[in-house]
Amino acid sequence: MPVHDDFSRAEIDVMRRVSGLPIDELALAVASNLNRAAQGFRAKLEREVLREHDLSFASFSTLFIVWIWGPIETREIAKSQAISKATVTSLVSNLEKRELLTRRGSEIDRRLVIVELTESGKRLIEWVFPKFNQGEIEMASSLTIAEQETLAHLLRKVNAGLKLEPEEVVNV
Amino acid sequence: MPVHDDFSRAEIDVMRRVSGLPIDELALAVASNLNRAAQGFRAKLEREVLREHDLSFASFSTLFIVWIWGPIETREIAKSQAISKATVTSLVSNLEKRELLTRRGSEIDRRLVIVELTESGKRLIEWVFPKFNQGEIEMASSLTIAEQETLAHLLRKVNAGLKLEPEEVVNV
DNA sequence: TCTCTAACGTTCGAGCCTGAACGATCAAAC
DNA sequence: GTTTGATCGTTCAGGCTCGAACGTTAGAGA
Repeated sequence: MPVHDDFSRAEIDVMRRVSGLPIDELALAVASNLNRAAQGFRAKLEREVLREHDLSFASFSTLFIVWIWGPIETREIAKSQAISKATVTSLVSNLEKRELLTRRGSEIDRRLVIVELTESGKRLIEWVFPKFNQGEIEMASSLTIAEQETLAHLLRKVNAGLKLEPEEVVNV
Repeated sequence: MPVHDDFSRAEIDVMRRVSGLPIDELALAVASNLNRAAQGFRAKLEREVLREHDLSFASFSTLFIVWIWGPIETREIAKSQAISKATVTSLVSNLEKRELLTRRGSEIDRRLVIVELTESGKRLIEWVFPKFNQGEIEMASSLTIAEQETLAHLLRKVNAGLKLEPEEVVNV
């Protein structure tokens, strides 16, 4: 059913090179196209939408998360983005300097830091996000609606699998 | 045909928050799951395969490209990875320090720099790549073979669409 | 009370990543 | 020949990214 005649020149070269080795070429194709798509999407959005607002993909994403989940703890930002707490500290510090969000200690648990949008941060994300979404629409527009639903579904399955934690990954 | 009851908690929260805005939620779902998958895959591979060889995802990819395309120009590495020439300079410099590859000026066009693996670089990539591929297999193992083929196919379509637009890099 | 342990966010060093500016080089036009 | 314009790789400043080490805080147990 799927069409298989759309390999890029690059993929073909790679397959020729590794053809002597015991390599799973389908898994290789999934992984490399996944990375290429994510990288391409990220670059496109940074260039066409975010740059004019002095936002990187990471700082936009941080703003977005804080917008969605209102006052939120640093550790939750890190978890939701699958990035380290150290990175969140850096991102939040920069956004705080620009007065797009605020940081305050929790009164209940004084180890925690609560992050919240400022009015100007809220205005910015509500202005930029629809334009960001327009970029998402363009990226997805290479596919039909049914294909977009299939792609989202398959990626969710991959993500659910990746979530599995340190429990000894037995591989026999 | 596709199943739609697998939204994550995070996705549901996001949709509730943006439900008042004119947002294409399907495109949003595709984009966010794409980024999550790529980020998760990258983190998994760095942690489980690359770290023990002191390789980052980017430096592994560089080594891989040079392995596939033999002696190759800096600009070709940049293009194939969709990263800037400045980044390639940095990556190649670090790998050169570790004597995994060499750099030499082209004799035909003296603006160009030719990059090539050393013997030890060749040994390393040929040792690491099969283990890397094993990680790719694990990532893909959440899906059936047919699903993997569909996913690769859909991602190729997305990538073909993103390819548009060579460059309008205006340098004064 | 007084430890012990675990979790939090921060700092640090180092690598990745970019656009802009730069010198070197090439090719084409004159 | 000489000029002009494009392209190459490098450098720089600044942001993103991580793991490790650190001080602080909370909670459980003696």
